[in-house]
Amino acid sequence: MVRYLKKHSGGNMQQKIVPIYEPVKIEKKWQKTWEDLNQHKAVIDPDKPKHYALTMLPYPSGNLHIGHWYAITPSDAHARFMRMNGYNVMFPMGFDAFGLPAENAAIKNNIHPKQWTFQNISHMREQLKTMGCMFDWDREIISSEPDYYHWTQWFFLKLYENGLAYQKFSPVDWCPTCNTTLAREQVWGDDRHCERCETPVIKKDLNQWYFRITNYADELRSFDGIDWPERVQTLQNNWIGKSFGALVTYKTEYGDPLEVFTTRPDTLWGVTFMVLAPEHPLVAKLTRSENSEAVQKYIDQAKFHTDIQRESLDREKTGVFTGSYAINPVNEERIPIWIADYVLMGYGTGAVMGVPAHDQRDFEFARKFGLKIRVVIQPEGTELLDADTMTASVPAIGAMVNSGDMTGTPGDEAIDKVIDWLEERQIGKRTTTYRLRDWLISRQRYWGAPIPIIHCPKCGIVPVPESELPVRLPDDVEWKPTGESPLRLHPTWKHVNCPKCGEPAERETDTMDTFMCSSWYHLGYLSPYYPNWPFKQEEYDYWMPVDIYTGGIEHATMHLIYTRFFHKAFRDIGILKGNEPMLMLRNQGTVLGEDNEKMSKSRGNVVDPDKLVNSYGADTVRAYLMFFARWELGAPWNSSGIEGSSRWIRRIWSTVLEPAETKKNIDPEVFKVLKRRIYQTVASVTRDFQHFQFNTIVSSLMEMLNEMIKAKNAGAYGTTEWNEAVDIYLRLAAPIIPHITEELYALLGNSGSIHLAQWPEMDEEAAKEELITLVVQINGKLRGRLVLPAGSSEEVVKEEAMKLESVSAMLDGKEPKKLIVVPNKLINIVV
RNA sequence: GCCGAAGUGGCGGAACUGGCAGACGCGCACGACUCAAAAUCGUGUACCUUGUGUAUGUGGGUUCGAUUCCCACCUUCGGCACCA
Repeated sequence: MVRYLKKHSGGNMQQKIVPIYEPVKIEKKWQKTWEDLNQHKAVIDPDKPKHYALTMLPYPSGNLHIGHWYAITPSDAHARFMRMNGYNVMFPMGFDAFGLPAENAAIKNNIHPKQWTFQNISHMREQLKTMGCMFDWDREIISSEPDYYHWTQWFFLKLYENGLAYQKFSPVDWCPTCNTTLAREQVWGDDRHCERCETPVIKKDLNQWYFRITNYADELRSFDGIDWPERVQTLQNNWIGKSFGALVTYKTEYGDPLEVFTTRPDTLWGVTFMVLAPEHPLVAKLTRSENSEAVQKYIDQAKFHTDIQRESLDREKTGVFTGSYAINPVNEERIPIWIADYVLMGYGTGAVMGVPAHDQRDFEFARKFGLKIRVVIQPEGTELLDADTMTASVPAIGAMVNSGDMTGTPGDEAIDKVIDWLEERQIGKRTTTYRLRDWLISRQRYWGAPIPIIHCPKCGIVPVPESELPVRLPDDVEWKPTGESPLRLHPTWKHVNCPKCGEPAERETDTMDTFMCSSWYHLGYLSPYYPNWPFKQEEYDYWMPVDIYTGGIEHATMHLIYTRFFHKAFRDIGILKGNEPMLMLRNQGTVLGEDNEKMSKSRGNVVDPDKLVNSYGADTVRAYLMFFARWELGAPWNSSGIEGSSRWIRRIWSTVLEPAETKKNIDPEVFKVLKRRIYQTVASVTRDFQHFQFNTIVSSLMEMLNEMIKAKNAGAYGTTEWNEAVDIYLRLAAPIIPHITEELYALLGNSGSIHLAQWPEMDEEAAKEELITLVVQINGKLRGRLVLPAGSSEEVVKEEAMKLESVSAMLDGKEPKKLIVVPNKLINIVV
């Protein structure tokens, strides 16, 4: 029911009644209508170009916050824009529903994680609906549904079959609060804390499952054919960390050959010692009996060190001599082998050649333990280096000295030449090393997809047969204060018979990292819970790849790298096509609290979207979020700023609906300007949508409304020209503010939804300005303006400019040196 | 230390390919309406020493002309870091 409150009388017109703008009512009505009409259902249509718009799915934490709105509603506006431009658009939504907070809630509030999760989902689904987005709810997926994690487990088995999943016993990062291991990507900051709870991690020796993401290190560095922000590319490339260099083999006196990786083979003649990581497998063999006590003590200490985390950043170098020696293959020199914890087992070969003159870490180590220093590089323009007096290493590239046959090789070719030299003699080879480690996916938690593996005392690791998937989580579990996984403690769940030999065996009790679930959810939307395969092939062939993916940049080195790895691996396994899952990526920034700080309950600076929607309506919240900052940067919230968007929307309402007197003899210029401005707006709004510049879309629409009000005041209301402008205006605004535009579209007598209408076509002719204001500069400074017909020739511009009083006064009889004319823009007179 | 992003009025921001710096909005001031207030509408709003004036973090450079291109530096934010 519409309440008619405002009465209007314009001049001699009859009294008219105008409905009042009640956003909440209108929005509810249209959301229901769209749902009833199935307007957002995405169905394969071979006659239309497809557009798969994807936004990162939320974790069902319990409540939607303003950040969700900021991420999702502009993505929706863009999807709507694409639909009006003739694309068959799919814009799905779902829930990343496994994960630790559900378990923490279980422990704290004695509620089952499943119940907690599904309660939150039903609440958040309703909150999401208030956004008025074009979600196709028929495609919703929830990653904790057995029919979903069935396929998460199936993907695991495929990786295992293809040698891309393996189990390894080694020291791993353990979060003592979350009681689970973490992937390297989830350990952040100087103090190496848990990404989720910020507790510093400790090291534990555990048998864990890994995915061979390192097989794809090189390919992941390439972003060919996809349009992803430079920023994300840089973050991923830093994370992967490619280094070029050489692998050099040293002989040892009492053991096996020792391989080292170096990016500076040109310094090989400056090697005066060798350092191994404490965990290096050759340590035991190389340690001489008279040194073994000291070495053992050092190793124990090193372990203790990592456990209490590495304290300070300027750690003093520590180390111990093994008693044995290696032979430098380039000059047959005998060099001592040391052990030190500044060498990491996880990178390169876990052994490093010490070049104190040209590496700062080696320099500090050599000075501390009185090891030899030898200069072998002399960079151009620096003083002659002297090993005895130098106070720091000189890592710069430079000509080689004291290097046998290679002495004199210039710096710019030294590395390459030395590697050739090593390869000829078969003592080393060209190599690339990556910082990226394999992805640790085991979690010692209950609320995740169980790893579908059975450990048999006879057969070893046996994968669960595909026909037995999904391996379901048991519901009857309890949490012990020890923090141990309830799966491990469950009395019966883990006991099964080996699928191979039939003898009693045990299930793997670890579950998978939730990033495994989100690595393929874009495929889950194609055909939710389809029982025969992870997706229906025809859906895949039509919709994939994702055309536009939007979400936060915080996932740059986690989800966004995992999902690319996942796609490439399954391309090679033969399940997916193409090299990349998502063609275009755009990241939104962060909405901060009004105090310019990160929003948090403890700070009390949290903005509640539900409250805003209730008082302003979803359209205003959407418009303000798109207007108030550059989307990719974000900004602090400003609660008085939203008033501006609210005013704009209410003014659209009154400008369109409140009648005004139509003048008989309107200046035809009014219509010309109105038409020109509306088509200029078509141009700028279209362009800005293509570039994800939502803030300028809204500001051009605000400007256009101001123009329309001018035309209305000049008497244009109700004319054909006016109605045309209103029609175009509503269609331009529809993706941003879908409810009010739909309501006005209907009130103006249109049938059908504005969102299924065509995007306004551009009329270049109408948009052209007839008169142009040219800027007249003298020596680059503004000195006057000229109004001339568009396209005036250079001669005319020059002539007219010279006639200007301000110009002649400035010239004072002098002849201009030069005249620069930029057509339709300016003339610069150089004196 | 390395890599990246950003620095423009009181505030958020705009300026498309090197061409009128400050669009649009907030805030503020004044006015209209009102008994009054709110809402709404209208006008104004970079700065100063008021002029051939200054101004886009600072200092240089290229150019007829620079927020935009180049060099050096400063600040803030983010990532990486004993990675050989």
